[in-house]
Amino acid sequence: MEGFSSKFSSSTNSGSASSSSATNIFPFDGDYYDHQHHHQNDGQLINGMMTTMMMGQQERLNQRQRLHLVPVVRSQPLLIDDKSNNNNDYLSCNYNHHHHQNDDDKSNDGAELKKKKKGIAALEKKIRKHRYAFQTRSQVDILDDGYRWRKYGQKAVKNNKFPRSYYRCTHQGCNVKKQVQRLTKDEGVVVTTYEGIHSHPIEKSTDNFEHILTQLQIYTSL
DNA sequence: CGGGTTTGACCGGCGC
DNA sequence: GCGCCGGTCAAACCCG
Ligand SMILES: [Zn+2]
Repeated sequence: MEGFSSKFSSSTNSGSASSSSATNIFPFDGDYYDHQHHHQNDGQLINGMMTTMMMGQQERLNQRQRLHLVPVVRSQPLLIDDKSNNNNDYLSCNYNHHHHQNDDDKSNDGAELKKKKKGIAALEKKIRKHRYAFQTRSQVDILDDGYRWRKYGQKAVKNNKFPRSYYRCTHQGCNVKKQVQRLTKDEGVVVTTYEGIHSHPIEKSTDNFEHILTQLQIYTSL
């Protein structure tokens, strides 16, 4: 996966024409995240997630340049670092296996099951993965990143005008989550935060450039 | 019926 | 403890 970071940074030059932060081109433009300073597992994590959106990125850049379209995306993807960095070693652990409850599990009252679930949740919390956020200027909240998501919650967050939505990847056994919320400060911007690594390939192609464009606010000038 | 969303309840962590 | 807050569950609901 070493091709990833280089490929990614290679798109830097095409973008940063101006220093104005508001006119960064497309997500993932410019510096992203220094892989060197992080655990290798983190790199994989990123790749696992980012390939979803990075597929055909260069292609799209070229295409955009041809079209002279400039999607306005304020996007310095943020690494939301967890305080417990020393747990990185566990990131590669595979917790995606199904928790098949054995048939011999006769203590089958809901309480037991719930307890079990709690334990697992606690465990997974302990080894919480890094999260990565992207800011995208867009009218629609749900940006198609090629994976299928099921919404499992929505919450009003303090000091925020807009609610935050919680999604989980619907693929069986895949535990990736994401949160989506619109900024109070600039309600044209949607922040998407990913957590975890997909245990499966992407479900559908993301190289539909037209479709991506429809989700973004764009300038047709220049 | 099989998948998704909605939405209030619930829960654990944290600061006081 | 207690109350707040963010995150999750799950029953109800919706829809092709
Ligand atoms: Zn997934």
